[in-house]
Amino acid sequence: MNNAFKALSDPTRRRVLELLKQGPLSAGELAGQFEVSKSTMSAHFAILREAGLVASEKHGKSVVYHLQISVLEDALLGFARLFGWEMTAKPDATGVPDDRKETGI
Amino acid sequence: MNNAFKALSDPTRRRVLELLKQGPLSAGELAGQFEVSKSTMSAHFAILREAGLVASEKHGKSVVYHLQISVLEDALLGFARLFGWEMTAKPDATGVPDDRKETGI
DNA sequence: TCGATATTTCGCTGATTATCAAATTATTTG
DNA sequence: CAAATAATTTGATAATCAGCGAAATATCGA
Repeated sequence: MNNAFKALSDPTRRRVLELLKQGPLSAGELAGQFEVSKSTMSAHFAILREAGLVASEKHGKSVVYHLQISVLEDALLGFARLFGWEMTAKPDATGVPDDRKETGI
Repeated sequence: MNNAFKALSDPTRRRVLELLKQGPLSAGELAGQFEVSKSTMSAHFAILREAGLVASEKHGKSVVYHLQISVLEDALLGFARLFGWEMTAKPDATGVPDDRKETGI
């Protein structure tokens, strides 16, 4: 959980997670959304990966990242519970179009 | 919100918030719970204060800190909502004994 | 007013962080 | 195979961070 909170402390990384909530994206597609260099973004991806907040798969030339929503949920939920909050998932707020629901691709 | 997440990235500071959820404590009482020096703790308090997560009042010789629960809630809730989670306060999970409920002292 | 107590500020250090450009690795395609 | 593309690794730098002890500030009680 500590690594998760460390990873969440950077606004760039939080925005990466936010982009990934709508579905998987390649390193290049993600990096294209930010002003910083690709190597900097690669370092951010590594931190998110080590925290378990994202996972990656190599597809041909590109590396596709996707959100590990349960890890994010556990970190946030675990902490929120200490303060008497209950966190519940809204039925559908993933932003993933219906026709991609099952595959997750 | 960025400052709040920065402040939450340190485990010592998260534990401070956790201690304060049960009620206000002085700088000394808080520092006594940790292995680090009082000056280090004072720096942590300053970061939490600047993030708005705690507030302090001087009472005689001592400085009493208390949790600004709504600021913590807003930071966590604001972020959680981006991911389709609903955060609700449980009716009573403050840990504050009933006989102190009204005064908040 | 003097000494004790509580806390913060100051000056410093070593570790970590975010950043970049350049080099490297892996993969696809001509 | 060679060139092009995608991403990571490396090496370097400037900034921030957590930590300490010592000095400073403020308040209380004798």
